[in-house]
Amino acid sequence: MSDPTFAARPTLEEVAARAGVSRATVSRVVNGSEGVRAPLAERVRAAVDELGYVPNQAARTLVTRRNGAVAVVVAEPETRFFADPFFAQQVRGISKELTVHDNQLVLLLTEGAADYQRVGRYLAGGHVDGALIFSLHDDNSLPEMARRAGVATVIGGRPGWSDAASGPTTLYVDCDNRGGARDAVRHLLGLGRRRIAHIAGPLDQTASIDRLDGFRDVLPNTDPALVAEGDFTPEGGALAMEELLKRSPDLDAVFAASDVMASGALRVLRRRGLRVPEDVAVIGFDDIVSVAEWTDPPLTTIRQDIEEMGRMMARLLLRALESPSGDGAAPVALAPIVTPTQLVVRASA
Amino acid sequence: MSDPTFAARPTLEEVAARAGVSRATVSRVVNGSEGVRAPLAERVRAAVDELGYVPNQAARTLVTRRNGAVAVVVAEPETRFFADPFFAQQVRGISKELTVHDNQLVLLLTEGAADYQRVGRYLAGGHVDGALIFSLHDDNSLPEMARRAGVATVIGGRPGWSDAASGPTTLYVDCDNRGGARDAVRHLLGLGRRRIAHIAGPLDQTASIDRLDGFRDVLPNTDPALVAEGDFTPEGGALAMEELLKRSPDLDAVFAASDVMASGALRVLRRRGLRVPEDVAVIGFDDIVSVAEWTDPPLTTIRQDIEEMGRMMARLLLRALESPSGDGAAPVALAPIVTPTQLVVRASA
DNA sequence: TTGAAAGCGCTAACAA
DNA sequence: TTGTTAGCGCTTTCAA
Repeated sequence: MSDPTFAARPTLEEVAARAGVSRATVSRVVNGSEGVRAPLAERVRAAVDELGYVPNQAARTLVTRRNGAVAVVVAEPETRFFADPFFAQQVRGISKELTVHDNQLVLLLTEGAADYQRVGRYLAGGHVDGALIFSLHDDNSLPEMARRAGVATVIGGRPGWSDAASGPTTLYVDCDNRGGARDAVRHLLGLGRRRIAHIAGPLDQTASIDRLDGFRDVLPNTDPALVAEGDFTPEGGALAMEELLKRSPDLDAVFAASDVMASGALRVLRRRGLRVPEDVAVIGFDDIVSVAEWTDPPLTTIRQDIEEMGRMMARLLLRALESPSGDGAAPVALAPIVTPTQLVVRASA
Repeated sequence: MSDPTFAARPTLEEVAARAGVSRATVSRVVNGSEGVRAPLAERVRAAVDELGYVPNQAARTLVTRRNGAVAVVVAEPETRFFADPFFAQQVRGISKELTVHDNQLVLLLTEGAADYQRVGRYLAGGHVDGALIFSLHDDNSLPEMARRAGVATVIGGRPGWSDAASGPTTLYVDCDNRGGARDAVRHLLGLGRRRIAHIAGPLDQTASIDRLDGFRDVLPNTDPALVAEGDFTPEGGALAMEELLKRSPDLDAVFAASDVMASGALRVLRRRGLRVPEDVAVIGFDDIVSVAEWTDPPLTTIRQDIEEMGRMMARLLLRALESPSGDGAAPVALAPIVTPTQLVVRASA
């Protein structure tokens, strides 16, 4: 072994020997527990520094049953996960919050239902203390696996299934999709628009459904020809826009269920020589800054604080981990979170 | 405990009891090792199924010293990491390859040098078997930490420092940035362009330097006014383009060091009423499909197989983990990998 | 306040 | 081929 790299890492035992104390004492100092006299503690700390001691996590986990790690499970083709800035921001928030609480983020990407087995085994293997699941479509098999594995879980976005009467509350974090959609449509109405179209997201996702519901709350009698389904990509937004223009050439406003789709719609409008917002007002959803501020014209949209939602997911999960997890004692604030949205007016509407 | 969730997970011991064999035998069956007679093995497997036994990873790690997990460390503000599709694709490739080999991906995001300590502790804590590091700027502190922690490492992109004479080879995966840049410039020359400008990436990154070097290989006497530095964002590309047009209004081609910057440049050109490619030919680098195919006009670019590079990083690391890691025996193919690039002609040049 | 000792669940010699 | 046994490095009673 010429490589110093492979010098065995020091153990508690060695630190104890060096400091002339017992393993137990070192453990106490390292874990910051009370009741070690200052000078002794000092000696231990010195030994730790000199040896460059770092606790072995596996050994610790074996006895504490805590990993200090949380899985982020994405039940979506990876393509989609990475293509969509929405996830990125959310993961960023999660990462930050976990870091603050000294937890690690284990990323579990699934390319389809075939990978669920693997995820299930992983969760059951006790690698992680909890899971944050993005299960976009109406499929609860992943959360169900987590439950069976005894892993606390928080879902990103309102799940499409309803809790069985018996089961515990499913924790999730979502924004007020429906309310936000209402605000969007009202804004367009306030601008005097009367032929308002909607580019919906894929209608097997609750976010899409809720936004469509919000749209209909305000415009209950909308001509069905004024609603087209996209897929949260720019291409999908463009296609939907073309469809809408074909069906209703007289439309004077569009509410797209995401900024990304709105950007696709804007391209189509420009290509057709339609002016935004003079001829057609356009409003998006999300306020993905890198998209909304860079479209031409910049996009009016409904803002949700995506990164903050990520933080909330992590925080909620961490809190669930702390909680007694018995029946009676179930304590404060272990409930789904729905965050408010906010209209951001730029140039497109 | 009303929640079935918290039923203690079965241990090897319990499986052994149920199958009427010893723990060792169960372990052998579970780990697929030879030399267990078929009927016995069958009985064990049955017990495993009935009990829903899943091995406890912490216990296993404690004795095998293997985690089956690899860290992906990103030494870049998270903003950048997520904003840039380049990373996304690379992580995707990594994730796929790790999955195939039953390894997990632990994502370690750092918001700045302040987080390095945390990463260092994590690596030293034996959580992971190896690390894939994206250390974009000319800073080797993260790889150095990994080395000290005894964690095998592969760098994403050619590192900016050179190996100390003594040290082991630093493993990395990169594409042939310099050669790709030469191809780009030659393509523009072949189109008859003579005033060719370059929008470089941040010049503290080797990828930027190498691409600039490639540009200069072909055009050694370029007017310095024809080179501007960007930052790999669309905004940076736009700014650089404006600067170039101010300094050299007669330029007839631009080679941008990334598709994302090229997209910013295209915006500026369009705004100025310059036609692409008639007035100014534009070529990018990367072939980020979601960008290059969606610009107006679609972008001619230099393709690198980013996802494949991610896979290669993972594969190289896994191979390094297998290898004896002593001195003499250092075996096959444990060397940096440089992948070829390829010109992709679309409409912009 | 400190130390001794018993495991956590598993793998891997070594014996049988 | 199977079982017995000794740890892996740590935390945590329990005694001193």
